[in-house]
Amino acid sequence: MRSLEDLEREGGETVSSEELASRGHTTAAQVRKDLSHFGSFGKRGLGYRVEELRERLRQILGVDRVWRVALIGAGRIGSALFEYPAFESRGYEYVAVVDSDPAKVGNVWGELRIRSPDELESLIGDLGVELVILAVPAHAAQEMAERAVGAGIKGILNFAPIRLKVPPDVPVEDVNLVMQLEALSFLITQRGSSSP
Amino acid sequence: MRSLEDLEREGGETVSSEELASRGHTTAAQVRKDLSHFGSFGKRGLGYRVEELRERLRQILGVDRVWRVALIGAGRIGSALFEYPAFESRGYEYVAVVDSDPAKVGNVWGELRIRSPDELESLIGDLGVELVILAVPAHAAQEMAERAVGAGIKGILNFAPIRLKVPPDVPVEDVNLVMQLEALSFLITQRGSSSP
DNA sequence: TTGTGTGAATCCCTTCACAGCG
DNA sequence: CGCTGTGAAGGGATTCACACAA
Repeated sequence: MRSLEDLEREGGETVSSEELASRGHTTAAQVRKDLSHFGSFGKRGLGYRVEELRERLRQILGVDRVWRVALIGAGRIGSALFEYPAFESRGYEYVAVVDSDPAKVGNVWGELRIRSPDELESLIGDLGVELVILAVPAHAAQEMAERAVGAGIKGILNFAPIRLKVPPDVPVEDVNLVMQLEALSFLITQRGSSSP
Repeated sequence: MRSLEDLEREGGETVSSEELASRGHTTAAQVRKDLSHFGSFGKRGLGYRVEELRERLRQILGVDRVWRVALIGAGRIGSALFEYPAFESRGYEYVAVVDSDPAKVGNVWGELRIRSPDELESLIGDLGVELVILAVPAHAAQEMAERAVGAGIKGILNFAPIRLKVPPDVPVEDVNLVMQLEALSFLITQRGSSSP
């Protein structure tokens, strides 16, 4: 099978659903079904043109543009995220960092100065923030979320271990590390004792 | 509705599936169905005894004991995780930290000294490590995972943005931040253009 | 009467299988 | 012939609805 790098080079080449499936730990039927939801741009007998597929996927995933994101919370998790290289390379650009700690406000991260939460709404409005990454303690998360939504953001990546209450038209992705660890514990525990 | 704190105090009290549902963003039927998989310990006309329910859940989730975890990767994400207070309070105990950077090996984090990856297998064996948190770059993740599995760990919480290949009896929970951001972008993008 | 436990109905996602296009 | 696109089948999870226990 060709490597990812090979595919990158072969702009005019094609990939089969079979080949895509083996990359993504899924099945060929699954790949075809998924892609068919967004139109039919494969060639029968050939597969999918790599170049076209890539472009379509970029559109479908919404990564064919730069998303402007505000990081709320400049603690440990916030700083790890800010340095996380994969975000920038995938088209997510931090345009603001906010923290409630007065000792942090004014510090410079990269090209940004950490701002006070007081400024949240104006930052979102002025900078055209679309996505918010919430990396604050649980007790502060709901308020920040509501204010961000009120200011017009379109989605939230939530690291706080609570279920945010936001209008249904604002998607929230929860990154609940404790729940994921507990899911692991559950799977491991269940494995041994399969009879109730 | 009662607050979580109220419930904590009311050891002899009961909760209905209705009440649990509204807390967990789910439905009453769902709660009952889920719980029924593990036996029937609710009282008809009353609900679930809070004390008993808590105990059962602890058993079911496997959090009625301390899990010994090794942190592989002491970079930004690793350090954020190491300090993440929720893990310790939920019964996860770091017993080893490993990093391949010679400048970090020997540094002391909390009560632990950062170890070289060379020692991975012996650490896992000697310390009875059950869970591994993988917070290393993508290119190192597969090797570390295989070695950890070979040394007998039971589950992996994976922060590397790749699909790990491990035996099917070793559960892996992926924390793929890029994918979660892309899921958000996808949802937002789809919202506007619902007709293909 | 209240609220569980659970079959039955429903929904959604995955897999199968194959007609038909290139 | 090879491989897509898609109807049909299958399966797991969610929802409904109600008998019945406390």
